Amino acid sequence: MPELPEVETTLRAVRPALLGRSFRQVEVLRKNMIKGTPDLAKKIAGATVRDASRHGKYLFLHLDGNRTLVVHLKMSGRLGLRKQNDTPLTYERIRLHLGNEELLIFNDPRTLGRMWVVPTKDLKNDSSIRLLGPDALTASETEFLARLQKKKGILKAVLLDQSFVAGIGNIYADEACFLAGINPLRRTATLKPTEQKALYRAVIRTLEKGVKNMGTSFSDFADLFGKPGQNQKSLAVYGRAGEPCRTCTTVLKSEKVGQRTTVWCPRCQH
DNA sequence: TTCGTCCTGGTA
DNA sequence: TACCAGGACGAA
Repeated sequence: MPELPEVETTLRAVRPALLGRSFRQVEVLRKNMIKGTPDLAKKIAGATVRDASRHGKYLFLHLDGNRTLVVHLKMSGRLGLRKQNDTPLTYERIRLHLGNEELLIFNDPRTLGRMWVVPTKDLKNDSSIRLLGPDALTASETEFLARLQKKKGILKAVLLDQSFVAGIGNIYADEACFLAGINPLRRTATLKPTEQKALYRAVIRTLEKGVKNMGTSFSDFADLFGKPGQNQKSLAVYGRAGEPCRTCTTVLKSEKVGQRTTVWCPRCQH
């Protein structure tokens, strides 16, 4: 589920809640959610959270001892801050005890999410991190355009390519294309300079709106305290195939691009 | 570049 | 019962 705005929403709650807190005990209920070394629990037991940050859809908890805990929520993961006596969430996979009867929970029905620890100095060389383009929310227009001009292929696929810019997923890609008035099936090479700039502005505005609305929630996503986001109420095209365009009432079209469903308005988007 | 795969659950 | 789902990776 989570794309950049959902991860940013999580980060903004995680940072104040976890700064200075230590992992007293770590319970890994699903081993397949730990990438690399299986002894994550041993590696971070007792570690204190010194800072938290984000790049694209990756969340980082920087720990003392030059360790960084990397978290990727993938399709259905979310973090929760819970009390020992709270009713457990339905799909708790990793439980990090913080002391004071509090827990950081990695909840994930589909168990596609991943958590792993790397030496902080090696973070940029991590096999997942090193290929990422600049963060989509903070990329400058110059940088965005330069990278776009180097990319060939179908626009939708390029937007989803994390090595282009990091953080855009299926929802926000479709929403950004609608806002820019560009058909997501276009080849990037055919975009005029004015369209390229419109696309950049649309990406930024779409992501900013997602962050402002605390993310898009269908079934799984919620913030650290279980509160769902609000952005799903204002989606223009995602999930609305066959429904009328909110701007011109034309029926929205849908097609698979890559393996992802893509929705657009054939009249508003050229 | 395209595909299957990793998983489970919700819905038609 | 079949199909779909916010993501990413490795193989062909």
